[in-house]
Amino acid sequence: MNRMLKDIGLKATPQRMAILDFLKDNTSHPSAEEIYEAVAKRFPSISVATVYNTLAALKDKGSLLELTIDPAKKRYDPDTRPHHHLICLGCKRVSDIVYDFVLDLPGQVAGGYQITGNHVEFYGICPACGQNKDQKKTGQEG
Amino acid sequence: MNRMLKDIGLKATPQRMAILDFLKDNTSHPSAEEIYEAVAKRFPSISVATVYNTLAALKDKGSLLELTIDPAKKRYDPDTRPHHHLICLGCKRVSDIVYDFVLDLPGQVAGGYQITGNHVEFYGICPACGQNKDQKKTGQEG
DNA sequence: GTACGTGCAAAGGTTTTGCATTACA
DNA sequence: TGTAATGCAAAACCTTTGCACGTAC
Repeated sequence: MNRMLKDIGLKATPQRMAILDFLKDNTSHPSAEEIYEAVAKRFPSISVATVYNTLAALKDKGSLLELTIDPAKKRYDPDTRPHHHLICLGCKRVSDIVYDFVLDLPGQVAGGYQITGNHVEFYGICPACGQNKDQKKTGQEG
Repeated sequence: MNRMLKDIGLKATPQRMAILDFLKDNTSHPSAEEIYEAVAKRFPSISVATVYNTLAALKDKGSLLELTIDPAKKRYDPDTRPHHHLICLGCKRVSDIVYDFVLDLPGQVAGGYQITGNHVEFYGICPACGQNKDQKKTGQEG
């Protein structure tokens, strides 16, 4: 943690190390508040401002992805490798999809844009919600 | 407009017709505030609450998509047919991509989810921003 | 020692809500 | 006429910001 922070040009404070520690190998795509709650358990004096500051700094350095997949709030993903997401329309759980898709746009369709990346969101019902038959909407932009 | 609203089970009020009129064939993916500003020009007495109520009602009826592609606010898309989006990392403009991709997930990758839909976001630089050389970040979740 | 980071509280932006009034059907 | 919709204002969220104090390097 200590080294990682210095490597990307940030000072290694205990608060930042606690945040990184919580995010390491975390695949739950937590929100800022969830990160704050979790870190505050072991570090009660930490403030939300510090959490937001740290998340912004990590994102700036390319060490954290800010996911825009939840209409209510931003979610964060410490896995910065290109990958996609699967969102349960029932419980809103977000799972990682590590699978390569061919997503080439014909020049005509790209409309003169210089394409630099992509991200696929899949919508569905997770096994747990499928059993509960709590299914609601389906389709795009759940 | 009048008929369309009744068809989906909503009362045809002038406010709603003005909102629908603005959204019809609109491909700018406007935010609630942009819709409010536009409609208020011709209908000064309309309130933001009515705009939000109407957008929620239309979304509920499946006649409007709520896009979660802008971290700052929700954007709306009157085109409810499945399609994808191309986002300019420079000016944040959102363009429609009408192109069919094969996005089948092997059962193993889908992890027991029942997949019901998908949505692809492409990131890039639009022609206008490319000329201005204002390019900033690239990649996922711009 | 100095620049950077922290914590608190206040403020900003978006969206929701309560409630009295209005108007569609 | 009855139910649904409107409009206003207040409030609820999430996130950002200003500033004095603290601390990593």
